[in-house]
Amino acid sequence: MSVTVINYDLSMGRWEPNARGRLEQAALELYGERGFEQTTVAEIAKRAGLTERTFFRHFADKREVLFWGQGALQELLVHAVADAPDSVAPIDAIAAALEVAGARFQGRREHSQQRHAIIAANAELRERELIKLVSLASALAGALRLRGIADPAASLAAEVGIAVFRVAFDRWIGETGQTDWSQVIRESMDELKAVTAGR
Amino acid sequence: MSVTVINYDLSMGRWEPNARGRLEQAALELYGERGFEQTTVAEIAKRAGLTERTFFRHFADKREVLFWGQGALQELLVHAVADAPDSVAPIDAIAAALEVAGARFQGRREHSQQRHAIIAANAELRERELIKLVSLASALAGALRLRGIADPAASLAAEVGIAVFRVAFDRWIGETGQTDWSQVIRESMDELKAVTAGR
DNA sequence: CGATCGATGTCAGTTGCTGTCATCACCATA
DNA sequence: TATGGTGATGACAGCAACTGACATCGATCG
Repeated sequence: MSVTVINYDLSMGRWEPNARGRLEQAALELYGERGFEQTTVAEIAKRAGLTERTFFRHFADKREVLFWGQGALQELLVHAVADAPDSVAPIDAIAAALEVAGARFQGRREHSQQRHAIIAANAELRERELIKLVSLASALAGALRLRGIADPAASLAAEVGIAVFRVAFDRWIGETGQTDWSQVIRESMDELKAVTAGR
Repeated sequence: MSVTVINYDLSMGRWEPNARGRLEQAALELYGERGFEQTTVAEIAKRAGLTERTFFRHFADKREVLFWGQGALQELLVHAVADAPDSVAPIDAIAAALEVAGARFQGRREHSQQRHAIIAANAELRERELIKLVSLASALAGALRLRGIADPAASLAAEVGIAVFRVAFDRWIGETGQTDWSQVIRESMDELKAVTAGR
C-alpha cells in the first residue's frame, strides 16, 4: 500500500520525511478499519514504513496518536479567554472561547465524526479523551484566574464550560443535530443557564 | 506478613474466604507503600496469598481494584434522585443526592484521603476515576429523565452536578478545608448558581 | 456414590512499552 | 578535507499487564 506523505520537507535527511504524520495516518486508518484493540502498534509502524520502537518515540502510548493535536486546541481556547474584554463575565468569556474553538471543527465535521466513532467504540480511548478535557478545564481555570477571578468560581466556570462543550459537541456531531457550531454553543449555554437557575 | 480477613465466612470452602477483600487490601497497602506503577499484580496476589491469574478474575485490570466500590455510590445517588419530591427542580434533586452521598464519605475522611492521594499521584488512575464520574453523570441523567426531564436539560444538570461534586470533594478533602460534607456541597452549589448567573 | 460446579492454580502466549546500544546521514569546525 | 558531534532511526532483549485453555479438588446435588 502507498502512504500519502503530508508536508513534504525539502530538508529531508536519511529517511522519508514526516515520520510522525505517517504514523498518525496509518494509525487512524487501521483504527478505523479494524478497531483500536484489534490493531497492534507493530502493524501501524509497518504501514508507516517504520518500526514499533519509533512509534513510541513519537507518541507516549498507543492512544496518544489520536490526541496529540489537542494541545493546539487548548492554546486556542486559553488565548480566547485571555483576549476577552475585562467587562465580560467568566462564564461568558468561556462561552466566547468555545465559539472561537469551533473554527477547528467547522468544515471538518466528517473527520471529527470518524475520530469520534473510533474513540466512542473503546473505553480506554474515552478515558484518554476525558483526561484531556479535564486538562483543558484546568487550563481555562488558569486563564480565568489571570483575569482576576478567584477560585472556586474560576474552576467552576471552567468545568461547567467543559460540560457545555461536551453536550454541544455531541449535539453537533449527531446525525440529526444542528451543524452550525456557534449556534449549538449558544443554545447549549442558554440551556445551562436555565437549568442552573432552577428551572 | 499477616492479612486481616474481613467478613469471615463460615461457609468456607477449600480456600481462605474473602479472596476479593484480601486482594483489595493488599493492593491498597502496596499502592500506598511504593506507588501504583511500582507495584506489580504478582506482588499484590502474593501478599493476598493468591495468584496473579486470580487477581484478574476478580478485577478487570490493575486499576479497577480501587474503583469497584463506585457502583454502590452510583446506586445510592440514583435512588436519591428518584426519591426526591416531584416539585424539586432537577439541579436541586442532584444537589440533594450529593448531600446524601456524603454518608459514604463522612467519617472515613482519612481513608478517602489515602485513596485520593494514590489516585492523584498517577495519570492512569485519574483517567479511570474520570470515566467513573462520567458513568455516574450518565446514570444521574437517566434518573432525571425518569422524572420527566428532557435532554439536554437532564444531561446538563447531571454533568454540572458532577462538576460540583468534583469541586466540593477537593475542598472537603483538602487540609484547610471545611470537613462537613453537606455544608461543602451547599456552598459549592451556591457558587455554581452565582457563576452561571453571570456574576 | 457419582456427576457437576465453582473458585483457584498452572502455564503458555500476545502485546504494550522501555532500556540500551548500534547505525549513519548530516553538520560544524578545525 | 578530516574529524567528531548530533539526531532520528533500527535492532534486540526484557518486563509486566492481560488472556485463553486446561487441570485440580472440595462442596453440593441428585
